[in-house]
Amino acid sequence: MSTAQHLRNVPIFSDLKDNDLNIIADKMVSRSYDKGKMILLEESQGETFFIIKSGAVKVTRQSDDGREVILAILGESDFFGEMSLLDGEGRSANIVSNEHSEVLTLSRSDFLDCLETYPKIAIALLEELAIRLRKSDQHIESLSLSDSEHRIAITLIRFAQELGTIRKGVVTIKNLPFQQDIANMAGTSRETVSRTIKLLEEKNLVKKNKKDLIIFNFDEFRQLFS
Amino acid sequence: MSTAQHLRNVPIFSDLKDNDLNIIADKMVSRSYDKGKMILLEESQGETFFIIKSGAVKVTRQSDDGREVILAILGESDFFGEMSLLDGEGRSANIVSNEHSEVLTLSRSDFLDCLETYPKIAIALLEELAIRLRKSDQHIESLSLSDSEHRIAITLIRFAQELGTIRKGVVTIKNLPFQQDIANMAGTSRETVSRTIKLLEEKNLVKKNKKDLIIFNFDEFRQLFS
DNA sequence: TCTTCATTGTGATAATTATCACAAACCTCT
DNA sequence: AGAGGTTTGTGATAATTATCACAATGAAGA
Repeated sequence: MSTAQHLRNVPIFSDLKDNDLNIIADKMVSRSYDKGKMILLEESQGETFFIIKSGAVKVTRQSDDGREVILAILGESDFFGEMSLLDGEGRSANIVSNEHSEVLTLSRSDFLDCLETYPKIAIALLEELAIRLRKSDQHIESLSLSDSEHRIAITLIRFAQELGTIRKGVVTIKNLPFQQDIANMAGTSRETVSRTIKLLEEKNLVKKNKKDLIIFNFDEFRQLFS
Repeated sequence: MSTAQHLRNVPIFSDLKDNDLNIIADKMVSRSYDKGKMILLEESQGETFFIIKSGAVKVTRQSDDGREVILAILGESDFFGEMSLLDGEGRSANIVSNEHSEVLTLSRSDFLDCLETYPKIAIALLEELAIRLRKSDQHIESLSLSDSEHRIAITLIRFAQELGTIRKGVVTIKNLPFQQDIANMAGTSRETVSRTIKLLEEKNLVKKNKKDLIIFNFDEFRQLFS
């Protein structure tokens, strides 16, 4: 697939004409990262905008003692790196390749030019940031008000929405992330994740199948926990 | 002060020429709310953009059983309401007037017109949302990784940055919010806030003075807790 | 298949923090 | 100044969850 065709799938570019898309595509450079490679380091200067062509990345923040929170897991057609381009501050999060990933990059100045030249992109980007802010707010609410069972369930819902496939109300999450990652998103410990998933199985709400997780009744599940 | 003069202080409008500012100012309507009044209700449709002329508001989310998280406290020249205008979803948070407040409002269509007509506004707004997203990320990190003492200290730092005055490294926060509000921001209980502030006083890091809080050495304090 | 390393499961225990129940202190209004 | 309502302080206790320490299971390569 050509770069321009990839861009067509990215919400913030989808409004553009083919011609404009090609102009932008020409400015982009492709890079690839093996699993586990650090793509962006916290505290470093942010000078690049990234779009995920294939693969997935983890957005994390780390405390001094090495514990990490996972803020999000991004996949195909998602983008990142825009924050420090926009507000000029340094990076606020680390980005790690979660599997082998191909990304497209755009330099700071090309990115900012785009925004000036195509107001539609700026508006679409605003929309995307609003969605992210909304998710963050929900995340903060759940961390503040819910117990670990709810937080973990909500994290599973997030995965279901991003990685899952629905079939008659039954969601299957293929390749559920490690318990440690789930714990780092839910703000709890790995052991608690293990125990809680067992609990959810005993309540007949979910079923584990090797690396997959099945949520029997997604609507009910959401109702219960969010 | 005229409406246009108020707008001049709002970051997202500060790039505009007087002329354009006046055009926008003409479209704005002023409203005022007494302390404790609900300005926006969660779940309602979002059709208005708000700028705070004077006063302060609380941005909150509530759980079914009535407990609330405070996501932010906004003051003069801050704005809100943009999220559902941008992504078309319903409100995700409640806004309550925290003291008597005067606001300027802009309708959905006027707001969106502004973005189309003045790309600079869109870009400035992107910058602001990026800053908010960054703060949210920090908030999530602190809720996930820190104990209650750290979370409370970090909340005090937020207040210091938004409501405090610095004088030779000594920050004074006038009119510290109620402990209950601090607890709702820090994701802890009111009693824990009480005990923790006492602890910080015993460590000679802060001093309470009626409704004010003094942080003796702001740099050190930040170093210790963030 | 066997070995090895990574991931998950589980009990026991400790630590943290919420909750409850008041008392004390502080405002605000008459 | 006193009354009544709010906000804060504090002890005792309960609940939740982290942590530690292994065992069990699973995955991937030799």
